[in-house]
Amino acid sequence: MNSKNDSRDSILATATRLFHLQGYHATGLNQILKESGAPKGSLYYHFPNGKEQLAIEAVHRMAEFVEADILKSLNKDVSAVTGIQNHILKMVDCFNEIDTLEGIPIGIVAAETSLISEPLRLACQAAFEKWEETYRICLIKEGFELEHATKLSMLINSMIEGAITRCLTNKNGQPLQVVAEYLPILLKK
Amino acid sequence: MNSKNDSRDSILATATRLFHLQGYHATGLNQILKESGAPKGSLYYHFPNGKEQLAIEAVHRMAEFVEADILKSLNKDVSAVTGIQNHILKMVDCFNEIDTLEGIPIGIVAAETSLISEPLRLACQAAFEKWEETYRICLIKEGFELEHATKLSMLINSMIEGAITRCLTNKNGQPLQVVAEYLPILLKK
DNA sequence: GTCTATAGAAAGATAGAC
DNA sequence: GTCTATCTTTCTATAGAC
Repeated sequence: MNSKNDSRDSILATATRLFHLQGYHATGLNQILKESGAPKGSLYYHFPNGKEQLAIEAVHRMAEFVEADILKSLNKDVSAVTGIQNHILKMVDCFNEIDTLEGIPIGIVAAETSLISEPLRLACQAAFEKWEETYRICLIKEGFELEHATKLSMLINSMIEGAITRCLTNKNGQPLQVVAEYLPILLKK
Repeated sequence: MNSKNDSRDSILATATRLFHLQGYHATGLNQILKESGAPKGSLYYHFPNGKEQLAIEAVHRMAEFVEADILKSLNKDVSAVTGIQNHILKMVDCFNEIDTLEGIPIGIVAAETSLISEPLRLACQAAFEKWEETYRICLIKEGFELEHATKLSMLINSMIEGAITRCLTNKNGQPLQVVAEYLPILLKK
Protein backbone atom coordinates (compact mmCIF):
# COMPACT_ATOMS: atom_id res chain seq x y z
CA MET A 1 0.00 0.00 0.00
CA ASN A 2 0.90 3.63 0.02
CA SER A 3 2.02 5.57 3.04
CA LYS A 4 -1.33 7.31 3.30
CA ASN A 5 -2.77 4.77 5.68
CA ASP A 6 0.37 3.94 7.61
CA SER A 7 -0.49 5.91 10.69
CA ARG A 8 -4.13 4.92 10.53
CA ASP A 9 -3.13 1.27 10.46
CA SER A 10 -0.63 1.79 13.19
CA ILE A 11 -3.20 3.42 15.47
CA LEU A 12 -5.78 0.76 14.75
CA ALA A 13 -3.35 -2.10 15.31
CA THR A 14 -2.25 -0.73 18.66
CA ALA A 15 -5.82 0.05 19.68
CA THR A 16 -6.87 -3.48 18.82
CA ARG A 17 -4.13 -4.95 20.97
CA LEU A 18 -4.78 -2.69 23.94
CA PHE A 19 -8.58 -2.89 23.94
CA HIS A 20 -8.20 -6.59 23.71
CA LEU A 21 -5.76 -6.89 26.59
CA GLN A 22 -7.04 -4.21 28.95
CA GLY A 23 -10.61 -3.62 27.88
CA TYR A 24 -12.36 -0.54 26.58
CA HIS A 25 -12.49 1.71 29.61
CA ALA A 26 -9.01 0.95 30.87
CA THR A 27 -7.44 1.96 27.57
CA GLY A 28 -6.90 5.67 26.98
CA LEU A 29 -6.43 7.37 23.66
CA ASN A 30 -3.18 8.84 24.91
CA GLN A 31 -1.81 5.39 25.60
CA ILE A 32 -2.79 4.23 22.13
CA LEU A 33 -1.06 7.20 20.53
CA LYS A 34 2.01 6.77 22.67
CA GLU A 35 2.47 3.04 22.07
CA SER A 36 1.85 3.22 18.37
CA GLY A 37 4.67 5.32 17.01
CA ALA A 38 1.92 7.07 15.09
CA PRO A 39 1.84 10.81 14.52
CA LYS A 40 0.12 12.27 17.51
CA GLY A 41 -2.32 14.67 15.96
CA SER A 42 -3.84 12.31 13.47
CA LEU A 43 -6.22 10.26 15.57
CA TYR A 44 -9.30 12.41 15.10
CA TYR A 45 -8.41 12.92 11.47
CA HIS A 46 -8.56 9.20 10.77
CA PHE A 47 -11.30 8.41 13.30
CA PRO A 48 -13.67 11.40 13.41
CA ASN A 49 -16.03 9.62 15.81
CA GLY A 50 -13.29 9.17 18.36
CA LYS A 51 -12.90 6.30 20.77
CA GLU A 52 -16.15 4.53 19.95
CA GLN A 53 -15.35 4.34 16.25
CA LEU A 54 -11.86 3.16 17.03
CA ALA A 55 -13.24 0.38 19.24
CA ILE A 56 -15.78 -0.72 16.64
CA GLU A 57 -13.11 -1.02 13.98
CA ALA A 58 -10.87 -2.82 16.45
CA VAL A 59 -13.61 -5.36 17.11
CA HIS A 60 -13.99 -5.94 13.36
CA ARG A 61 -10.27 -6.46 13.14
CA MET A 62 -10.24 -8.96 15.99
CA ALA A 63 -13.24 -10.72 14.45
CA GLU A 64 -11.43 -11.23 11.15
CA PHE A 65 -8.24 -12.34 12.84
CA VAL A 66 -10.04 -15.01 14.88
CA GLU A 67 -12.19 -16.06 11.94
CA ALA A 68 -9.09 -16.61 9.85
CA ASP A 69 -7.62 -18.82 12.54
CA ILE A 70 -10.81 -20.85 12.89
CA LEU A 71 -10.92 -21.45 9.14
CA LYS A 72 -7.26 -22.37 9.06
CA SER A 73 -7.71 -24.84 11.91
CA LEU A 74 -10.80 -26.40 10.37
CA ASN A 75 -9.40 -26.76 6.88
CA LYS A 76 -6.29 -28.73 7.56
CA ASP A 77 -8.09 -31.52 9.34
CA VAL A 78 -10.84 -33.90 8.40
CA SER A 79 -12.96 -33.93 11.53
CA ALA A 80 -14.70 -30.94 13.10
CA VAL A 81 -13.67 -32.07 16.57
CA THR A 82 -9.98 -32.07 15.80
CA GLY A 83 -10.20 -28.79 13.92
CA ILE A 84 -11.89 -26.93 16.74
CA GLN A 85 -9.55 -28.53 19.24
CA ASN A 86 -6.58 -27.24 17.28
CA HIS A 87 -8.06 -23.74 17.31
CA ILE A 88 -8.48 -23.91 21.07
CA LEU A 89 -5.04 -25.38 21.71
CA LYS A 90 -3.45 -22.58 19.73
CA MET A 91 -4.99 -20.16 22.21
CA VAL A 92 -3.68 -22.24 25.09
CA ASP A 93 -0.20 -21.57 23.79
CA CYS A 94 -0.92 -17.83 23.84
CA PHE A 95 -1.37 -17.95 27.60
CA ASN A 96 2.08 -19.40 28.02
CA GLU A 97 3.82 -16.68 26.04
CA ILE A 98 2.49 -13.50 27.60
CA ASP A 99 2.14 -10.32 25.54
CA THR A 100 1.21 -12.31 22.47
CA LEU A 101 -2.49 -12.57 23.18
CA GLU A 102 -3.44 -11.88 19.57
CA GLY A 103 -6.01 -14.24 18.13
CA ILE A 104 -7.98 -14.47 21.35
CA PRO A 105 -11.64 -13.44 21.28
CA ILE A 106 -13.25 -10.26 22.41
CA GLY A 107 -14.98 -11.17 25.66
CA ILE A 108 -13.76 -8.27 27.79
CA VAL A 109 -14.86 -5.56 25.40
CA ALA A 110 -18.14 -7.34 24.72
CA ALA A 111 -19.08 -7.67 28.38
CA GLU A 112 -17.97 -4.14 29.22
CA THR A 113 -19.72 -2.27 26.47
CA SER A 114 -22.88 -4.22 25.68
CA LEU A 115 -24.90 -2.18 28.13
CA ILE A 116 -23.49 1.26 27.30
CA SER A 117 -22.98 1.48 23.53
CA GLU A 118 -25.39 0.00 21.06
CA PRO A 119 -23.05 0.28 18.03
CA LEU A 120 -20.28 -1.50 19.93
CA ARG A 121 -22.69 -4.15 21.16
CA LEU A 122 -23.76 -4.81 17.58
CA ALA A 123 -20.15 -5.05 16.45
CA CYS A 124 -19.44 -7.67 19.12
CA GLN A 125 -22.59 -9.57 18.30
CA ALA A 126 -21.66 -9.64 14.63
CA ALA A 127 -18.28 -11.09 15.55
CA PHE A 128 -19.79 -13.80 17.74
CA GLU A 129 -22.33 -14.73 15.10
CA LYS A 130 -19.70 -14.89 12.41
CA TRP A 131 -17.61 -17.39 14.36
CA GLU A 132 -20.65 -19.42 15.33
CA GLU A 133 -21.77 -19.53 11.70
CA THR A 134 -18.40 -20.98 10.78
CA TYR A 135 -18.66 -23.67 13.44
CA ARG A 136 -22.22 -24.36 12.39
CA ILE A 137 -21.43 -24.90 8.71
CA CYS A 138 -18.66 -27.25 9.66
CA LEU A 139 -20.92 -29.25 11.98
CA ILE A 140 -23.71 -29.49 9.43
CA LYS A 141 -21.20 -30.76 6.91
CA GLU A 142 -20.47 -33.60 9.35
CA GLY A 143 -24.12 -34.56 9.49
CA PHE A 144 -25.45 -32.67 12.48
CA GLU A 145 -29.03 -31.50 12.28
CA LEU A 146 -29.55 -27.75 11.76
CA GLU A 147 -30.98 -26.84 15.16
CA HIS A 148 -28.53 -29.04 17.02
CA ALA A 149 -25.59 -27.56 15.11
CA THR A 150 -26.78 -24.02 15.81
CA LYS A 151 -27.00 -24.58 19.54
CA LEU A 152 -23.71 -26.45 19.66
CA SER A 153 -22.00 -23.55 17.90
CA MET A 154 -23.28 -21.08 20.46
CA LEU A 155 -22.23 -23.41 23.25
CA ILE A 156 -18.71 -23.82 21.87
CA ASN A 157 -18.32 -20.07 21.52
CA SER A 158 -19.58 -19.48 25.06
CA MET A 159 -17.25 -22.13 26.46
CA ILE A 160 -14.26 -20.58 24.78
CA GLU A 161 -15.05 -17.04 25.93
CA GLY A 162 -15.66 -18.16 29.49
CA ALA A 163 -12.55 -20.29 29.58
CA ILE A 164 -10.49 -17.31 28.43
CA THR A 165 -11.75 -15.24 31.35
CA ARG A 166 -10.91 -18.18 33.60
CA CYS A 167 -7.44 -18.43 32.01
CA LEU A 168 -6.76 -14.74 32.63
CA THR A 169 -7.69 -15.15 36.28
CA ASN A 170 -5.76 -18.38 36.61
CA LYS A 171 -2.69 -17.09 34.78
CA ASN A 172 -2.46 -20.27 32.75
CA GLY A 173 -4.12 -22.05 29.88
CA GLN A 174 -5.64 -24.97 31.76
CA PRO A 175 -9.30 -23.92 31.52
CA LEU A 176 -9.06 -23.75 27.73
CA GLN A 177 -7.27 -27.08 27.71
CA VAL A 178 -10.17 -28.64 29.59
CA VAL A 179 -12.57 -27.26 26.99
CA ALA A 180 -10.56 -28.91 24.23
CA GLU A 181 -10.42 -32.15 26.18
CA TYR A 182 -14.17 -32.39 26.72
CA LEU A 183 -15.21 -31.20 23.28
CA PRO A 184 -15.50 -34.75 21.88
CA ILE A 185 -18.17 -35.59 24.46
CA LEU A 186 -20.32 -32.71 23.25
CA LEU A 187 -19.84 -33.52 19.58
CA LYS A 188 -20.51 -37.23 19.89
CA LYS A 189 -23.23 -38.41 17.57
CA MET B 1 -27.03 -4.45 63.78
CA ASN B 2 -26.17 -0.97 64.93
CA SER B 3 -26.12 2.08 62.75
CA LYS B 4 -22.32 2.13 62.73
CA ASN B 5 -22.06 0.13 59.54
CA ASP B 6 -25.10 1.43 57.76
CA SER B 7 -23.27 3.70 55.37
CA ARG B 8 -20.46 1.19 54.90
CA ASP B 9 -22.97 -1.46 53.92
CA SER B 10 -24.80 0.94 51.72
CA ILE B 11 -21.63 1.91 49.85
CA LEU B 12 -20.55 -1.70 49.48
CA ALA B 13 -23.95 -2.87 48.27
CA THR B 14 -24.10 -0.17 45.61
CA ALA B 15 -20.49 -0.75 44.59
CA THR B 16 -21.17 -4.46 44.22
CA ARG B 17 -24.11 -3.83 41.95
CA LEU B 18 -22.33 -1.26 39.79
CA PHE B 19 -19.02 -3.09 39.41
CA HIS B 20 -21.00 -6.10 38.49
CA LEU B 21 -23.12 -4.38 35.87
CA GLN B 22 -20.62 -1.94 34.38
CA GLY B 23 -17.25 -3.34 35.30
CA TYR B 24 -14.41 -1.91 37.35
CA HIS B 25 -13.10 0.89 35.18
CA ALA B 26 -16.47 2.15 34.04
CA THR B 27 -17.68 2.62 37.59
CA GLY B 28 -16.62 5.83 39.33
CA LEU B 29 -16.47 6.43 43.05
CA ASN B 30 -18.68 9.48 42.62
CA GLN B 31 -21.36 7.38 41.01
CA ILE B 32 -21.21 4.86 43.85
CA LEU B 33 -21.57 7.62 46.43
CA LYS B 34 -24.37 9.27 44.54
CA GLU B 35 -26.44 6.12 43.98
CA SER B 36 -26.05 4.85 47.49
CA GLY B 37 -27.71 7.45 49.64
CA ALA B 38 -24.56 7.15 51.76
CA PRO B 39 -22.86 10.13 53.39
CA LYS B 40 -20.41 11.48 50.90
CA GLY B 41 -17.33 11.92 52.99
CA SER B 42 -17.25 8.47 54.45
CA LEU B 43 -15.89 6.38 51.63
CA TYR B 44 -12.22 6.69 52.47
CA TYR B 45 -13.03 6.34 56.15
CA HIS B 46 -14.59 2.93 55.63
CA PHE B 47 -12.33 1.87 52.77
CA PRO B 48 -8.88 3.39 53.40
CA ASN B 49 -7.40 1.64 50.37
CA GLY B 50 -9.89 3.25 48.06
CA LYS B 51 -11.33 1.78 44.93
CA GLU B 52 -9.25 -1.38 44.88
CA GLN B 53 -10.31 -2.37 48.40
CA LEU B 54 -13.91 -1.59 47.58
CA ALA B 55 -13.74 -3.84 44.51
CA ILE B 56 -12.12 -6.69 46.43
CA GLU B 57 -14.83 -6.61 49.06
CA ALA B 58 -17.45 -6.38 46.34
CA VAL B 59 -16.06 -9.51 44.70
CA HIS B 60 -16.24 -11.34 48.03
CA ARG B 61 -19.82 -10.24 48.38
CA MET B 62 -20.73 -11.43 44.90
CA ALA B 63 -18.93 -14.70 45.56
CA GLU B 64 -21.02 -15.40 48.64
CA PHE B 65 -24.23 -14.39 46.94
CA VAL B 66 -23.65 -16.77 44.04
CA GLU B 67 -22.38 -19.53 46.32
CA ALA B 68 -25.57 -19.30 48.35
CA ASP B 69 -27.65 -19.68 45.23
CA ILE B 70 -25.66 -22.66 44.02
CA LEU B 71 -26.10 -24.41 47.37
CA LYS B 72 -29.79 -23.61 47.41
CA SER B 73 -30.26 -24.97 43.90
CA LEU B 74 -28.28 -28.13 44.64
CA ASN B 75 -29.97 -28.93 47.93
CA LYS B 76 -33.56 -28.99 46.88
CA ASP B 77 -33.06 -31.59 44.19
CA VAL B 78 -31.71 -35.09 44.11
CA SER B 79 -29.56 -35.07 41.02
CA ALA B 80 -26.57 -32.81 40.35
CA VAL B 81 -27.70 -32.22 36.78
CA THR B 82 -31.08 -30.85 37.79
CA GLY B 83 -29.59 -28.78 40.58
CA ILE B 84 -27.05 -27.05 38.39
CA GLN B 85 -29.65 -26.60 35.67
CA ASN B 86 -31.90 -24.82 38.16
CA HIS B 87 -29.05 -22.53 39.13
CA ILE B 88 -28.47 -21.65 35.49
CA LEU B 89 -32.14 -21.19 34.67
CA LYS B 90 -32.51 -18.78 37.55
CA MET B 91 -29.87 -16.62 35.85
CA VAL B 92 -31.73 -16.89 32.56
CA ASP B 93 -34.67 -15.23 34.28
CA CYS B 94 -32.39 -12.38 35.37
CA PHE B 95 -31.77 -11.48 31.74
CA ASN B 96 -35.47 -11.06 31.14
CA GLU B 97 -36.01 -8.67 34.04
CA ILE B 98 -33.31 -6.07 33.48
CA ASP B 99 -31.76 -4.19 36.42
CA THR B 100 -32.02 -7.26 38.61
CA LEU B 101 -28.77 -8.84 37.56
CA GLU B 102 -27.88 -9.84 41.12
CA GLY B 103 -26.68 -13.38 41.50
CA ILE B 104 -24.79 -13.40 38.26
CA PRO B 105 -21.07 -14.15 38.36
CA ILE B 106 -18.14 -11.82 38.17
CA GLY B 107 -16.76 -12.28 34.68
CA ILE B 108 -16.43 -8.64 33.66
CA VAL B 109 -14.43 -7.59 36.69
CA ALA B 110 -12.32 -10.73 36.52
CA ALA B 111 -11.34 -10.25 32.90
CA GLU B 112 -10.75 -6.53 33.29
CA THR B 113 -8.55 -6.59 36.34
CA SER B 114 -6.62 -9.86 36.25
CA LEU B 115 -3.75 -8.22 34.42
CA ILE B 116 -3.58 -4.99 36.39
CA SER B 117 -4.22 -5.77 40.05
CA GLU B 118 -2.86 -8.87 41.74
CA PRO B 119 -5.06 -8.56 44.87
CA LEU B 120 -8.18 -8.25 42.72
CA ARG B 121 -7.08 -11.16 40.56
CA LEU B 122 -6.68 -13.31 43.65
CA ALA B 123 -10.11 -12.30 44.93
CA CYS B 124 -11.68 -13.34 41.63
CA GLN B 125 -9.75 -16.58 41.57
CA ALA B 126 -10.89 -17.41 45.09
CA ALA B 127 -14.50 -16.86 44.01
CA PHE B 128 -14.15 -19.09 40.97
CA GLU B 129 -12.48 -21.83 42.99
CA LYS B 130 -15.12 -21.68 45.69
CA TRP B 131 -17.93 -22.24 43.21
CA GLU B 132 -16.03 -24.99 41.43
CA GLU B 133 -15.34 -26.71 44.73
CA THR B 134 -19.07 -26.74 45.40
CA TYR B 135 -19.81 -28.29 42.01
CA ARG B 136 -17.00 -30.77 42.54
CA ILE B 137 -18.24 -32.03 45.90
CA CYS B 138 -21.67 -32.50 44.45
CA LEU B 139 -20.35 -34.44 41.47
CA ILE B 140 -18.16 -36.67 43.59
CA LYS B 141 -21.16 -37.44 45.75
CA GLU B 142 -22.84 -38.75 42.62
CA GLY B 143 -19.99 -41.11 41.91
CA PHE B 144 -17.75 -39.16 39.57
CA GLU B 145 -14.04 -39.79 39.89
CA LEU B 146 -11.98 -37.01 41.52
CA GLU B 147 -10.03 -35.80 38.49
CA HIS B 148 -13.04 -36.00 36.20
CA ALA B 149 -15.19 -34.08 38.69
CA THR B 150 -12.52 -31.40 39.07
CA LYS B 151 -12.28 -30.78 35.35
CA LEU B 152 -16.03 -30.87 34.88
CA SER B 153 -16.43 -28.24 37.58
CA MET B 154 -14.01 -25.92 35.86
CA LEU B 155 -15.76 -26.54 32.56
CA ILE B 156 -19.20 -25.78 34.00
CA ASN B 157 -17.92 -22.57 35.54
CA SER B 158 -16.27 -21.50 32.29
CA MET B 159 -19.41 -22.27 30.30
CA ILE B 160 -21.55 -20.19 32.60
CA GLU B 161 -19.21 -17.19 32.57
CA GLY B 162 -18.89 -17.28 28.80
CA ALA B 163 -22.61 -17.69 28.28
CA ILE B 164 -23.23 -14.65 30.46
CA THR B 165 -21.00 -12.53 28.24
CA ARG B 166 -22.85 -13.93 25.26
CA CYS B 167 -26.20 -13.13 26.94
CA LEU B 168 -25.15 -9.54 27.56
CA THR B 169 -24.22 -9.13 23.92
CA ASN B 170 -27.35 -10.90 22.72
CA LYS B 171 -29.66 -9.06 25.09
CA ASN B 172 -31.43 -12.28 26.02
CA GLY B 173 -30.92 -15.42 28.07
CA GLN B 174 -30.68 -17.93 25.25
CA PRO B 175 -26.95 -18.71 25.53
CA LEU B 176 -27.39 -19.67 29.19
CA GLN B 177 -30.44 -21.70 28.30
CA VAL B 178 -28.39 -23.68 25.80
CA VAL B 179 -25.82 -24.38 28.52
CA ALA B 180 -28.55 -25.78 30.76
CA GLU B 181 -29.95 -27.81 27.91
CA TYR B 182 -26.64 -29.49 27.04
CA LEU B 183 -25.45 -30.03 30.60
CA PRO B 184 -26.86 -33.58 30.78
CA ILE B 185 -24.64 -34.64 27.88
CA LEU B 186 -21.54 -33.53 29.76
CA LEU B 187 -22.61 -35.15 33.02
CA LYS B 188 -23.61 -38.47 31.51
CA LYS B 189 -21.86 -41.40 33.12
C1' DG C 1 -1.89 15.01 7.19
C1' DT C 2 0.39 16.19 11.09
C1' DC C 3 1.39 18.95 15.00
C1' DT C 4 0.97 21.63 19.54
C1' DA C 5 -1.76 23.49 22.80
C1' DT C 6 -5.56 23.37 25.45
C1' DA C 7 -10.31 23.20 26.69
C1' DG C 8 -13.59 20.96 29.73
C1' DA C 9 -15.07 17.20 32.25
C1' DA C 10 -14.36 13.48 35.33
C1' DA C 11 -11.42 10.39 37.53
C1' DG C 12 -9.07 8.90 42.30
C1' DA C 13 -7.41 10.65 46.38
C1' DT C 14 -6.39 13.89 50.47
C1' DA C 15 -6.76 17.59 54.13
C1' DG C 16 -8.89 19.64 57.68
C1' DA C 17 -13.15 21.63 59.87
C1' DC C 18 -16.89 20.02 62.61
C1' DG D 1 -18.22 9.62 61.30
C1' DT D 2 -19.38 12.92 58.19
C1' DC D 3 -18.69 16.88 55.19
C1' DT D 4 -16.81 20.37 52.05
C1' DA D 5 -13.20 21.86 49.45
C1' DT D 6 -9.45 20.96 46.75
C1' DC D 7 -5.27 18.64 44.61
C1' DT D 8 -3.47 16.03 40.92
C1' DT D 9 -3.94 13.33 37.18
C1' DT D 10 -6.11 11.57 33.33
C1' DC D 11 -9.58 11.40 30.16
C1' DT D 12 -11.99 12.67 25.54
C1' DA D 13 -12.26 16.07 22.32
C1' DT D 14 -11.34 20.46 19.71
C1' DA D 15 -9.03 24.54 17.61
C1' DG D 16 -5.85 26.38 14.77
C1' DA D 17 -0.97 26.78 13.03
C1' DC D 18 1.90 24.61 9.62
